[in-house]
Amino acid sequence: MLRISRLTDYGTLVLANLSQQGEQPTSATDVASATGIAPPTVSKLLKLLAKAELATSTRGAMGGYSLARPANRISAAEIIDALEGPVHITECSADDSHCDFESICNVGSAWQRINVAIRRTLSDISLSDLQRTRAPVPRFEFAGFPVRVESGK
Amino acid sequence: MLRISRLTDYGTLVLANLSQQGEQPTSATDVASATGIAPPTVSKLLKLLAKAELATSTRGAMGGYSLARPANRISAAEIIDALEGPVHITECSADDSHCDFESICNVGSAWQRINVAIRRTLSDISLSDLQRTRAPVPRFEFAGFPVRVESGK
DNA sequence: AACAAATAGGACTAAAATAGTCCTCTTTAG
DNA sequence: CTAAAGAGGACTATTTTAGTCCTATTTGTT
Repeated sequence: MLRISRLTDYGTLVLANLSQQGEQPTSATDVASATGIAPPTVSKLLKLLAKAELATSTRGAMGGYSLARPANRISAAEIIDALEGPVHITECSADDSHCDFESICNVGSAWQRINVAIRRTLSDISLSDLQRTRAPVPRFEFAGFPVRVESGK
Repeated sequence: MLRISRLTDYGTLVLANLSQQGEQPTSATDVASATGIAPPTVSKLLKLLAKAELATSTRGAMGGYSLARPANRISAAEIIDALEGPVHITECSADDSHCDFESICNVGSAWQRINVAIRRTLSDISLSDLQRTRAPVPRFEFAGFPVRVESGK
């Protein structure tokens, strides 16, 4: 369904919450009560986010989590990667995959290109953008054919 | 994982095959042997595609399926809708959903906007584009902020 | 040193979505 | 009349996703 999983949605909420807390570490429990997400789930999310280096953790009493970087330097793509693994829009865009009909299948690679394009866009959207309640609708644009590929960026 | 399901991938293959056959109806069995996809699966796909009016069916002996429209007038978004239902990037972008933390949740709507944007782009990509083996990478562009917000729609 | 508040890591269960198959009914060309 | 097709839906199995819990480790506080 081309959907973001619920955990990713929650994870974004969690990160947004950390972002509001500023520098000092916030415990998983506190994030849970602030967001209304079940504590064990928040804990799981924060572990994943910490492993992906989007959040830093401080162990021990008075410990907790905080953002590893300012919110405008955390991208939507990174959040998805952290919580769902790398984006594979179809099976056969996975590295090691292969099927017996590659000679026939002239379609597979198209979804892969779309995958790449979506992913690239998601890299340009930051956590701050996601937090901005009244941010405008982003404009994804399908440029068609005479496309310049990644000029400066 | 933001992925297209395998059935959608197969479905695209199936449509591409119909497109190659031209006007005359092709049976599900024939499509199955041409693509290498299991016959019952092809049959299921074609039923769904017919119901969504992307393919037309002819019943009875010598019947089969053919494209309802030229390949350049069938969009990637329509294919996904036909095979996976409407795109909901998160739970709460579904119409009837609601959660108890809407007051806190300032993030949900952002994923929804991204959803809308991706969807709009997918509407501009046609089956012909998907078939074009050497088509360039489409360019999804995040326009950032001074974006016009859904003027007409 | 002891204790309590935290995270780390992983095992485990439950629920839901996805994939795939099969059966019966209807339509239609020959 | 028969055989080749699609229509429709029931059903099963598999995989993913969500969510919980347990044990070990770290560290500030008294």
